[in-house]
Amino acid sequence: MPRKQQLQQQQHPPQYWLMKSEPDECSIDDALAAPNATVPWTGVRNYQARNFMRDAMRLGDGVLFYHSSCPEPGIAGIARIASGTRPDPTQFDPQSPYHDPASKPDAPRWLLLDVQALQKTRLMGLLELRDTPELKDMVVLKRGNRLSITPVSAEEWEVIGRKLMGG
DNA sequence: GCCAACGTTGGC
DNA sequence: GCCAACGTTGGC
Repeated sequence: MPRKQQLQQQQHPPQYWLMKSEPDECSIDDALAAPNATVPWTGVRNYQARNFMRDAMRLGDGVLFYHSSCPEPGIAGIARIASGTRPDPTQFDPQSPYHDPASKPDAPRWLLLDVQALQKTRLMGLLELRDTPELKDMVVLKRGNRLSITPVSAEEWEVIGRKLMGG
C-alpha cells in the first residue's frame, strides 16, 4: 500500500454507515448486478445526510445496505463507500423525480457518492434490530428518525456482522 | 427570527 | 391509506 494511502487510513479509522434504499428503486440485488456492483447513490435531498457524505464519509467505509418503504424493511446486505462525492446529476434533470429547480450547475446543492455492494445477506428486519439489546442506541432506530444515511458505531457493526455471518 | 402551514418519510 | 415525526418554506 502506498505510504500516502497508509497515512490517510491512519488519519481516518474505519467508519460505518447505514444507507436506506427503496428496493423498488435499487435493491441489494440491483446493486450487485450493476457494473462492478457499484451504484451512484442518487436522490439524497436532506442537508444532514448530504453533509455526512461531504464531511464524514470516506472511501472504504462500511455500509449496511437497508431496504426501506417495502414489505420487509431491514438490512439486506453489506457494501462499501467506493468514491468521494460529486454533484448528483439528477438535481439538474427536469425529468427526474429528484429534480431541484433551485439548484444551479455552478453551485450544485446535492451530492452523491458511489456505493459498491459486497454481498447480499439474510434480511435482518426492523423487529430483530429492535429486539437486539446491543443495538438499542442505533441512530436509525431512534424515534421519528427519517434520515436516509445514519452513522453506525464499530460495536453495532460488529454485532450485526456476527448475526449476519452466522458467527 | 418566529412559527404555522405544508410536504415528506417510512413503518404499519 | 393512515399518521407520527420531522424538515422546509415563507409571511410577518
